[in-house]
Amino acid sequence: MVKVRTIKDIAELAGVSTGTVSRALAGSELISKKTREKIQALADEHGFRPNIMARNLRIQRTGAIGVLIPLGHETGQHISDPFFITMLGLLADALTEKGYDLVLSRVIPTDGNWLDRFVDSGRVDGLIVIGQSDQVATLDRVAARYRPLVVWGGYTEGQVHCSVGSDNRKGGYIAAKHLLERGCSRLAFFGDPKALEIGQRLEGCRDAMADAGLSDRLTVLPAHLVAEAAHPDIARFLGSVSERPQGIVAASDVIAMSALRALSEFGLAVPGDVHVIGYDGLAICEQTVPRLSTVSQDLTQGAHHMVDMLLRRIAGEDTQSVVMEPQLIVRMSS
Amino acid sequence: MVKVRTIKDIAELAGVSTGTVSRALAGSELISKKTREKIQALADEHGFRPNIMARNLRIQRTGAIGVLIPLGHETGQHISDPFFITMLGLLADALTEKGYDLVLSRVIPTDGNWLDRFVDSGRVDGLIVIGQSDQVATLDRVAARYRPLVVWGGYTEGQVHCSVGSDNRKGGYIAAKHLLERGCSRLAFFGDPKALEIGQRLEGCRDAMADAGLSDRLTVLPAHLVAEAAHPDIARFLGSVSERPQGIVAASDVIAMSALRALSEFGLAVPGDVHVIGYDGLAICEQTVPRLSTVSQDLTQGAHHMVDMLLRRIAGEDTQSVVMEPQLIVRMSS
DNA sequence: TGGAAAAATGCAATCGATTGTATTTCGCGC
DNA sequence: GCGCGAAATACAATCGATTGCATTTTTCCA
Repeated sequence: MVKVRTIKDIAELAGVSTGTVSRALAGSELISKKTREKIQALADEHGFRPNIMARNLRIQRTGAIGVLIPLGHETGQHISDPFFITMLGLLADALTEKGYDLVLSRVIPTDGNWLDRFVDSGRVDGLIVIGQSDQVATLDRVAARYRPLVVWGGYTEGQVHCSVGSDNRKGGYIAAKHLLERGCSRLAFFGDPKALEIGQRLEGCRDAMADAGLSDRLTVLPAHLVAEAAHPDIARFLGSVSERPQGIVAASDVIAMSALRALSEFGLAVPGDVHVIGYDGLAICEQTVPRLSTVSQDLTQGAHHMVDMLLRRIAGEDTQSVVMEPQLIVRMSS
Repeated sequence: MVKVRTIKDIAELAGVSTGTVSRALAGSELISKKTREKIQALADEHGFRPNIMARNLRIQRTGAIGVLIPLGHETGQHISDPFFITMLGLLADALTEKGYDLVLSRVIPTDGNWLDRFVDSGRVDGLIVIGQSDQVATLDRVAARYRPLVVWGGYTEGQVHCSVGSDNRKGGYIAAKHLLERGCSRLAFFGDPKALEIGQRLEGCRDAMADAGLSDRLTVLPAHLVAEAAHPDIARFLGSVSERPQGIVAASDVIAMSALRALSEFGLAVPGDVHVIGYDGLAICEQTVPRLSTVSQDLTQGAHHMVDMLLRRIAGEDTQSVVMEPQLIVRMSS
């Protein structure tokens, strides 16, 4: 059997021109049904697939979307973070559904050009960035010149880049308020506010404390986002602090999990001695002992929003940032 | 300022031919140092990046590696599984280091052609498949005709496809033996042996039981791999079984975590009433209460092996499957 | 059956870079 | 100043598919 690699081979076999083959395989109505079917039969008889690179060059699109994970404000952070993974899986599904490939790239922003490099590489038709980290300025600058860019994260007044995320301030507020209602009056916030979203969550906590007249009763521990790195931070904190907090608002579920473990090591009962609440609403919250209360963001909906908006932006439309409602989920830890 | 998009634009600006520009940017010695530097200066003054699609078409490579996750033996399984995520992150790092992009694709094998489709799409220079699931036959068939394919998973005598993984049988053996040494004589194995690796782990357990003369004391629960799905399986099992196992060998850390929770809900102490050991050695084991004993596979090394071997295969070399040593890590749960 | 409109197909330019070969330029010795 | 070899650069084919336009074939009606 002849090797069939190109459209030209098919054309010869069918005794037609390459143009006809191209149109036939694309299912164009310009080609008579008879030849169209003949060519299609020939194509899958030989397992022929048109060369994607040639196609991409000609039609000027790659069929791929880049997903970037900037690990800005802390170098140790790993892509293995359950939050990223969850989001990544959802994006993979949503993009596949729309016929796009997902090109994954982990980025450690060493200079201000990490994003430009990817944009200009021409490898992808659009870009989704997961998390703003401390790179808001870079994101805004690039967004000003590159349309097909959507970011997961917080929204700030006047922000240039298009973002999808939950109302972090409100989420933080809800979390703190919940713990206050549980009778806590001294709270600690675990998380590094240098990252935009986390900063907003902290602000929300502060608002709640202020509303309760307890503004001076909130301690902030800029714990790492990574579980392995957060644990020692937390242990040190619990060991050194004079007045133990009665409630802990963790900036993420992963940090909350580390907190649970550290508390258990200090012989403190949850929620007996200390109330704990996480943030994100990951599936893993259900697997902790005790099961973790959390402020949930609808990641599935978020992923769909991002893909949707990105495709619209690729098509030239303009889109507004989306801020979703966070939701309090009370389980056993608070 | 003129828009500079193509090599031709640069050529005009520099007053040379496109060929010269191409060579200059590639740093070819054929071009005089003077023009070379002039052109390079011009290029980054205008932020010029050669079009990747054109380049790919011409040199016949994509610069991308596909990473596939077949979710064969259970449809509910999610890409959000911590094991996949960990592996994915490691692969992303290793591939980036070698200058390759990572194209992620989640696959639910509905027919025997899922792998062929990807291979023939021409989107990537090589393929890494994470986990054999129950698709060994498909993998072998494709491997016979497509060289640049490396698979994470178990190794079986006579296997056609090139795999990297740990000695699952040995790992299962170690796990069961450890629990036997802890004084357990009734064991349960949690995991669905339809997946090759898990089947091998179960065999190892059986070996250990046989060596101890306790062959009839092992119960198998084909629990789901996903945490959310495994938990009800396990709860049902614990509720229905007449003689409670004294030790549980979980086929993965995620299953072990579900087991920990279920046990705690049944009021059983770990390791007091029941000893538990997981498999994989994920970072998340450190975060459970109590911290989880496990049989660890060196995923970092595994990822590097896979990338290494894949590149050698792309280069035309042949490579043998790799079977790594599993390692027992004893923490608090056993 | 002639002929115009419609349908089907062929032709050739194009996407943007790479690269083998042809051509020009330069340096240098006589 | 000429000629020669080497160095530098230009030319043009090529990768494989898509697509506007030209051309051929078919259809159908008078």
